Parts: sequence; structure tokens; C-alpha cells
Amino acid sequence: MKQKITLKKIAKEFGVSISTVSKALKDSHEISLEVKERIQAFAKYYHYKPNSLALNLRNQKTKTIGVIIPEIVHHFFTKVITGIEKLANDKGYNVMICLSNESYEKEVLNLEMLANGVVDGIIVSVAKETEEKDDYRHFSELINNGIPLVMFDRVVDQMNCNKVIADDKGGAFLATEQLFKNGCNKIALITTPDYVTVGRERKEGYFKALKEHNMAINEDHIIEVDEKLSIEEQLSTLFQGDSIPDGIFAVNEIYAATVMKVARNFGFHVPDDIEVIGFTNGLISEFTTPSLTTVAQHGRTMGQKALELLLDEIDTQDPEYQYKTHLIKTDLKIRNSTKKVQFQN
Amino acid sequence: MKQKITLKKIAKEFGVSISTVSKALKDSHEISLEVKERIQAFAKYYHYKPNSLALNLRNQKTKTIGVIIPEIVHHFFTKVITGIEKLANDKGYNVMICLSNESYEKEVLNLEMLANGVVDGIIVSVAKETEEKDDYRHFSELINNGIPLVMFDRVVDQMNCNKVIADDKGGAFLATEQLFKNGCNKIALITTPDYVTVGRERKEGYFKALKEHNMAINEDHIIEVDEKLSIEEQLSTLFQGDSIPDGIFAVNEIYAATVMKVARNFGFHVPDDIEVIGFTNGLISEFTTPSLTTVAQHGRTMGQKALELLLDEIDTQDPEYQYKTHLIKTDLKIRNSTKKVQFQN
DNA sequence: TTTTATTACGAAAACGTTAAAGTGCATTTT
DNA sequence: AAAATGCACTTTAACGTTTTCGTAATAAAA
Repeated sequence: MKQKITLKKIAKEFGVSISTVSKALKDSHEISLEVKERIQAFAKYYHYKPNSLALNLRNQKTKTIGVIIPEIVHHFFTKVITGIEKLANDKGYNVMICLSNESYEKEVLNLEMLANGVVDGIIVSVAKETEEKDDYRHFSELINNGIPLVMFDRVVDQMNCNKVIADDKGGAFLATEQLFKNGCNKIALITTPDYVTVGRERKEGYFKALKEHNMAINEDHIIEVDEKLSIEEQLSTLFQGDSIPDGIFAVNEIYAATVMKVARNFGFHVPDDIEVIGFTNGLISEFTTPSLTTVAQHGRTMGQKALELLLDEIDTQDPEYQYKTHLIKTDLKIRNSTKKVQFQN
Repeated sequence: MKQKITLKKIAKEFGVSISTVSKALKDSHEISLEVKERIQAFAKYYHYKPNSLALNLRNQKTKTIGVIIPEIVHHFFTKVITGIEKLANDKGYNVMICLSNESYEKEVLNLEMLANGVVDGIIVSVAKETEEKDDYRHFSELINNGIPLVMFDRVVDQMNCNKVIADDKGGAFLATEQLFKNGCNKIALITTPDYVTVGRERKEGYFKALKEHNMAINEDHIIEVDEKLSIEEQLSTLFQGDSIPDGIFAVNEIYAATVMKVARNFGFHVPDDIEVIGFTNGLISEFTTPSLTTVAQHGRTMGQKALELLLDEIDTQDPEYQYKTHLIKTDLKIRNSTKKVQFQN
């Protein structure tokens, strides 16, 4: 194995001190032109590169930012990462991705590891289990230790840090509103248990739209999916009662795609009998039959904004630095699971 | 901001030397029980954790491994990462994920960055542009520098390193064979340009199956998709000639899902008129109508095996260490885009 | 009583880098 | 001629850790 070239080795080669070499390579005026040129040529020839580990230790920073996400097999999160990665690269930062797998314990472990000097700042989307436990001390401690933290998508309201969230409520409202506009008046909601913040927000948007149309909330039309059980079975109840919905808003793509499948099995046609709108503009939506109308979340933008805020905090000297919560707007991507509206007002 | 606690600070607190503290925390027999207990209690109280950067520098290793993938918005790669991450975690390693975005230049940059002491080893799947350029010097140099490297999925045959590949040829053969078995005899292939190694391998498997059935290769039935153009348009040609296929094997999920859409637009029914099999067991396959029969690739297993090989190489002292190429078997996941076979032989 | 162990700690080097401060010599200024 | 300046380096400290080696003081063995 070829040994790595270091300042020390170059110094020995030229019979000068290490700092002479360091300065020569930085083109310092303290070093004579002749020496500089010879050292630079030598360093170039041997592909000298300052050792990152040494620099990290000296500078007390790593030019690396950490990202903790609950799941990587999830189109939305990969989109966010794409956004983070792109900007990070432009700014000379590396990205370290950790998976919490929706587990509280793993989130804590990841956080501890990253906090230990490994990264200059952290971007995180909270694990479901953590939301369920409602225990956020690991984040508070991080903030107390002065490590910049940005939360995105699944954020903790009371946490004192920068946040980026999609306009979940607005998007849900938009979706429900669209269903009304298309003539539906028995609109069902398929959502997650309430401890999932985004699910809660989307439900709020759905309620808001119902209210604006003076519709009462029909509990039979609201399914809180328990992912430990069969999703299809839970959704089947929608099509068995005496009040079968004519519109369905699902808080994610999988639920939306699954409910279309179930509806078809019950003999209903989408969008003629039932219209469906999902959340998250993932890959599946385009390939279902019919393709799914969704609320687009702009994951890339979200990732980019999160990193922007993080770098902002890392770079700031301002002792009065104020944390922001940035809202990413959502909008409808109309496909074929909703009817084409002929006369729009 | 709370200052990080270090050995130095603890030493000052107790009026002892740094090395005493270090030894005390390591429960060394050189230190008296009393001093040890006091120091340990103090350290515990203040959550002392050795600074990773310092350890990295001292040990000349980081307990981190780097992964370079072409795309993260890709179910297969996320599966692989899941596999890597899981095992890495069990073994006390961190994972640093870099994206090449299929770009040669970014791959080189990522490699340089990682090679510079940041990671103990690298797992990589080669970017398309690199395969096209056919320039692998950055990898050779890495190997020359003694940095452990494992290639997966898109590997470079001539590279002297550990490799993990899916049995692409075998899987493609299996798929084509299945179509024959179901009664197809005009089987089309939708593939990538030849420089993509996996596409080439899968084509080989397709050819092999054709040969075994004494079928000639019909160039009209082979579409090499150029991703810069419209995929749908390129696929349309399949349904316009005088020899319309009754079976289609596509080398990935997107092509398979898209060709089903196009076929439907041309009035054909899948699987009654045309049967379709895709490659990669992604998310889309389950939600298309009909759901897609695919060749499952076992991404997780692949990631796990890649990391296993990497750690093997990192840990080995053996100067005669032999590189291996591990083949991950593929198998068919039958869904509804192929006919149910009634009488299997 | 002298030598040898043992105990319990400290000093220093090492990982590779940077930057402030120091040094010896030549040149310029007063 | 003395003082100040400039040049081209070197020395040293620092980042935080581990580990080898050294060394006082005490205790045990000769």
C-alpha cells in the first residue's frame, strides 16, 4: 500500500520545517519564491492533499452535515435528500445520512453519534416512535450543546430551532376543496393515528374544508390506519356501510393507491363513482390506473431550504439569532383519479 | 453554548494529569481505586464522551464507511442502503452516503473526498457516465492507495476488488423462460444502451432463453431506450409493426410499467394479449394495473453482502487476501401481468 | 541495610495540520 | 553608528486522545 504523503514527509524531503511546507503550499509571502515553487511542484506531483481528519480536529469542524430520516425507502425523503445533497455540494459540505427506522432509540443513538464532533449541524425528521413517546429531550440537549439543528416535515412545535414544514393543512384543504368542487359531497379521509404530526395537520385541513361547506364530520368516513394490521381490510369498511363515499382524500400515496384497489374490488369505478386524491407526489401515483391526483409536497425544495437554514445558523455570529419556521407551499397535481372539471369558476 | 467536556478539563478539575484521567476512564489498573471512582463519577455526571475527531486522527480510522450511489430516488438503491445501514449499525460503523447523480465528475470528486481519510472503506455502484466513458482510473488509484473498495450491481469487471452482483443474466433468463412457458413466442426486450453493464447482462439472459427455444433474434423486438427522449414514443414502435409481441421483458420497472400503459393505449390487454415482466422489485410493481410480475433483485441482501465483504477486507491482516465476486440470486415474483399457468410441468 | 518490586501517577510522543510568535541575518533609516 | 525594518525561515502551541516510558514513594525481599 502506497503511504499517504504528509507535510512532514515533504519537509524531510526538502530539509525544511513543516510549517515552511504548510506556508509554501498556501502560497504565503513569508516563503521565498524559489522554495515555494519547488515545494508546490513536489506536492502536486505526489497529489498532496491535507488530511481531513487533522483539519477537522484543528478547525473543530468537519464541513459535514448530518441528516436523520425515519426511512430511506420512501420517495419523499429521498427527494428531500436530493435537495440537501445538491446544495451541500455547492457549498462544499458533505452529507452523512442516518436512518432512525422510525425508532426512538436509534434516533437517540444517531443523534449522540453525530453530536460528538462528527458533523457541524443536523437536519432531522422525527421518528414516529418518538412522536408517540412524546419525548424530545435528546433534541433539547443537542440545542443546549450549541449544535445547529433543523427539523423538517415531522417537526416538534415547542422545539427552539429552525423548522421547515410543508403546508400540510393547506394542501389537505386544497385537496378536499377540489373534491367538493368536482361535485363530491360524501368525502372520506384516510389518515394516520393522531400522534403523527403531519397526519394531524392534514386532517385539520380536511376538517376546515368540511366546515366551509357546512358539512358535519362523519366518523364512519374517517379511517385511522393502523399499519400493524392489514391496510386493505381496514379500508374495506368504507365500502360496506350504507353511506359509501363519493370522494376520498388519503394522507399519503400508499393509502390512496390501496384504496383505489379496494374500491375496484368492490366494483366501484375511479373516478366515475369515487374520486381519490392522495398526498405526496411519489413515483407510484403516475403508474396506478387511473393515475393518482395528489398534493405535491416539493421535497427537494424542502431539503434545500432546510440546509439553507442550517448553514445560516452555522455561519451566523449573531447572538440574537432568531429561529424561523419556513412553510413550503403545496399544490395539486391533477391526474386521472379525479374528474376533469368542465366549468371552473 | 455549553462547552464540551474534555480530558483536559477533567484533569484540571482534579488537579491530575490528562493521562491519569484517560487511564481512569479506561479503568486501568495503574490508577488507584479511589481516584478512578471519583473521576468516573465526574465524567458520567457531565456525560463525557471521547471526541470522535481526536480519536479518528489518533487511530487513523473513522469507523465510517462511504457509499457512492448514482441516484437515491431509486427503490433498488435505497434497499441496498437499508441493507448496508443495518449491518453497519450492528458492527458499530457509520455510513456516509454520496450521490454521483450518474455523473463521472461527481463520482471522482466523491471518491477523492472519501479517500482523504474520511472513511475506512468504500462501497460503490458505478455511474452511467463513467461506464460510458469507460474510464476507471479513479478506482484503480483508490485501490493502489490501499483503501478497501467493494463494487456492487454496476461493477467493473477488470477491477481488482470485491464485487457483489445480482444474477442479472440468470434473472433475465428466468423471466424470458417464464414468458415462453406461458405460451408467448414473440417476446420483445426493452433495455438500456449497451454500456450499462446490467442492461447488457440482462440482454444476455434474454438471448440465452431465445436460443434454447431456437428462436431467432428479431431486431424489431429489441428497444434500446434513450432516456433523453420520450420513453413512451420509443416504446410505441413495438405496437405498430406487423409483428406485434405477445410477451415483453423489460430490464427495469419503469420501462415495464410504461410499456403496459402504452400497450393499453394501443388497445391491447395485459396479460391476455401481451404478458409483461419487469426487473427490480420496486414499489411501483405492486400498484400498477395489472400488478407487475418482476424479477426480484434482493437489494437488501446485496447491500449486506457488500458491507460484509468490505469489513472483511478492512479487518484482514492477510497479505494474500483474495478478492471475491459474490452473486446474489434473483427470482421471479409472479403478479398479474403474466397469465396464471394452469398446468406447470 | 541494601536491593528489588509494586503502586500510582506524570511526562512526552504521536496522529497531521495551522498560525502566532520568535530568530538570525541583511538592509535601510535616522 | 545605532536603531528600525524586512526577509525567510523555525519554534511552539494548539486541537483531544491514547500509550509508552519514566519516576517518585513505599513495601517487600535479600
